[in-house]
Amino acid sequence: MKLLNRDVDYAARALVFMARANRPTVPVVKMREEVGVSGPFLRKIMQKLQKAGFVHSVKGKGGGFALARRPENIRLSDLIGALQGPLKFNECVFKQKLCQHHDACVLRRRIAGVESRLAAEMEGITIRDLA
Amino acid sequence: MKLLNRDVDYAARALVFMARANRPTVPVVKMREEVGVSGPFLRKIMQKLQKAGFVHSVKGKGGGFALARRPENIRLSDLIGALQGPLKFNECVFKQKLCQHHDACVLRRRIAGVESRLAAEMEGITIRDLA
DNA sequence: CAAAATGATACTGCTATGGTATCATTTATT
DNA sequence: AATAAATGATACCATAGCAGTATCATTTTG
Repeated sequence: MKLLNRDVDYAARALVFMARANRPTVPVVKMREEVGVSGPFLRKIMQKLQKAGFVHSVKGKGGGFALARRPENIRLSDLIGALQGPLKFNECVFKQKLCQHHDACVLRRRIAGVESRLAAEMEGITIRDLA
Repeated sequence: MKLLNRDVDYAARALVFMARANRPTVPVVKMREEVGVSGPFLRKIMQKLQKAGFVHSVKGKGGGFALARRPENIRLSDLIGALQGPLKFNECVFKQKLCQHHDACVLRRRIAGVESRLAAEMEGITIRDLA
């Protein structure tokens, strides 16, 4: 069980890089080496970030990407939501007949609690914290 | 990101069933309906549980499976470890050059903290809690 | 010997992940 | 106007893990 997939991982690196770079825009070629990923793959991730509103893009020579929000307003939970999908709550373990003998779905409630606390932790980490 | 996979899910159901059943052994055919899974698949899971020491098995007619530990000594984290693999800590996001400009790998530490707290939550849930 | 049970293992289908490749479009520079 | 530098949009692919089925061997009871 990985908490972060590659997209989120690389996106975090790139956003930190952009947060540090004091430039209006940063092109992918300037980031890909330090981020440690191929240009085309990073571009695909950046395009997702653009569509999700984390960055805006400038096409053409001299263009690139720039943060569309301040680093402290980009939370890890946001990146996960945009690039990795929502936390999927496990289906009830006790959907079956077992439930008839039991007041509530204990495991479901326990796991739901765990997941909400996990989500809260992810919300507490921002790009600013990492930069 | 699912916290529990199917194996863990079904295993939890089966172990709860066994904890409630006051019998020396429980055969798969007696469990599969309430667990909500096919016999062969549940058998495969039970075999894993047997190898991992959660249950012991009795072959032959009248046989089946029995808990090898008390329910309060079977933790969700144990099941995850046996059926789903260990929590894989994400590789350092800042393995690359970025680290040269930074004292420590902040994201790595943050995620490691999150994961250890997650593991602790899983350790706090036992079959007894669910039964 | 037959029936009931697990042990072991091989196989399959699907989906998500982690990419690569290609072509189109926009913009700055000369 | 031509060229180079950049993103936009898509299509494609390879691998691994997940979920599940199928089969045969072995053990035990009656």
